[in-house]
Amino acid sequence: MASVKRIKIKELLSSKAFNSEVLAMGWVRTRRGNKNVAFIALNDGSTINNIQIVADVEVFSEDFLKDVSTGACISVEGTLVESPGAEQPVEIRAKKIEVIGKADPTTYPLQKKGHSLEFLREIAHLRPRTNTFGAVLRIRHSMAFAIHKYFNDKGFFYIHTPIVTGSDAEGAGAMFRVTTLDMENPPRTEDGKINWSEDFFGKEANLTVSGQLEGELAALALSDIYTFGPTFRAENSNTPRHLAEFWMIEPEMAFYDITDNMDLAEDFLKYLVRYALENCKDDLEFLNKMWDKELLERLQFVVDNPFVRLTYTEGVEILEKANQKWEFPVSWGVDLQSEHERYLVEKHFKKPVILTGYPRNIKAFYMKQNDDGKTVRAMDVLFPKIGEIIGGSQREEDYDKLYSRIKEMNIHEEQLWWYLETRKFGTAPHSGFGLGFERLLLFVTGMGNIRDVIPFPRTPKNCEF
RNA sequence: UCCUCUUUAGCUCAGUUGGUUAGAGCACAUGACUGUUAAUCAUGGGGUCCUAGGUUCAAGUCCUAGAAGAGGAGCCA
Repeated sequence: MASVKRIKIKELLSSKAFNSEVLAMGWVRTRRGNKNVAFIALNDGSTINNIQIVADVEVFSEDFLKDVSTGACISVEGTLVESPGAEQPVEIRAKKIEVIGKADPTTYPLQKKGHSLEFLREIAHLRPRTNTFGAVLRIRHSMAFAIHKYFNDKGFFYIHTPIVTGSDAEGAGAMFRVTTLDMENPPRTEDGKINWSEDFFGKEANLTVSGQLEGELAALALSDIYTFGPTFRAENSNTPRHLAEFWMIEPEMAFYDITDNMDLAEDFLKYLVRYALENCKDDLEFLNKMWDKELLERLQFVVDNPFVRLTYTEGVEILEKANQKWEFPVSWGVDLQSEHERYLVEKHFKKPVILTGYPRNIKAFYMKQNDDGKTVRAMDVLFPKIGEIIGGSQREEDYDKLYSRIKEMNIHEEQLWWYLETRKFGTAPHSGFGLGFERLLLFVTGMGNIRDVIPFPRTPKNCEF
């Protein structure tokens, strides 16, 4: 197509190769100008910044330039020059412009002026072309990359745990069923129930709600592992912090106790935030300016300050003494409500908090029981604005204690025989936690709604795109 | 799922006590302008007032039901 090789706009903007011939391709953000000259702001997603294309009307007729409208895809060949304008270092003096894909201005939904996030959600197929979603998606990539880099550098192994699961044992919430049966006319057993033994897997199957149990199996062989994959919850949750399909990171480490686990969680989160500050500067500055004026300050604060660590019991004491009216009263043994968590994080300590030592009755069966017989070695990392960002624990490695807990809680032990066997054969103390990837992104981007930090959100009554 | 709020032009919103032809900004179209910075200026077109009932001489406005969206809560990551 062209004699020159296409260069991405991010590279062009920092180039010093003035007067060289370049080729750029991208989507038009705005066009403005007068009878003599037109200015085109071009973006290809490589950076939030646009490159300015200068087109003389002598060379490009006004009629031709009509097709170079907001949203159109064009390629531009021209000379890279220093820009006389103050807003950009370089610009391209166009010699040849080709309209690759028109965008009819009367029907193209995106305008150069800002749109509400609610409206953009309705056009999720086009919203990556906006500054905000370009920034969010680049940051999302950077965080995913940093997660793999962090664990790889520490000698952790990435384990792919199954997405389709035959057990609902973890009890982490309602599940999506996976089936190939004809739902109009399913096979029945003699007593009229659906005969799942005729289904694809010969038993009931669901989408995973957590890779943790399988992650533990791997940790009890490879020492340090992590998972990073999609997770599905069929809860009817309608909040800015929940998705039906989200991504979760679950490290699991042999020979880690709860303190090692907290140390890792804190170091991990700080590493990720620092990585964002160092590698996503342009995008973060845009989000700071546009949506959340305290974003950069808050990110820096998290990197610079140690997290507060306290026990559930200490937390409850603080809440009981607080001069505060609670919608849900606090006393030892109740699960903390978000008003309580927010008080501790946002009012009392004003920094991230790690809570440990929860009552055993409000936590999952696999958590390690303390000697007091009342509490378990759970930990929740609570962040300002978004609440629980990490939930984890030291795991119960003692077969008898684990087994009796499973019995107490009426969990189907026959679905967990493989999990129990790891405690029977060469058991070891181990710990792990789960980090909600989109919750992390809420914090790092400062966005207010989790549906705006994933490209195509799945929520109750919404599976478009 | 519960509570509260919202739904009027392509987008963001105003619309008085129920009263005649429902407005603004932006976008879009047309024109003007010798380097613009979400350019500017002038002119213009553009409406299922979310849906279905109801009250009334008269409903964008009041009532009932429903739908969709948002915020808070619960569940959790």
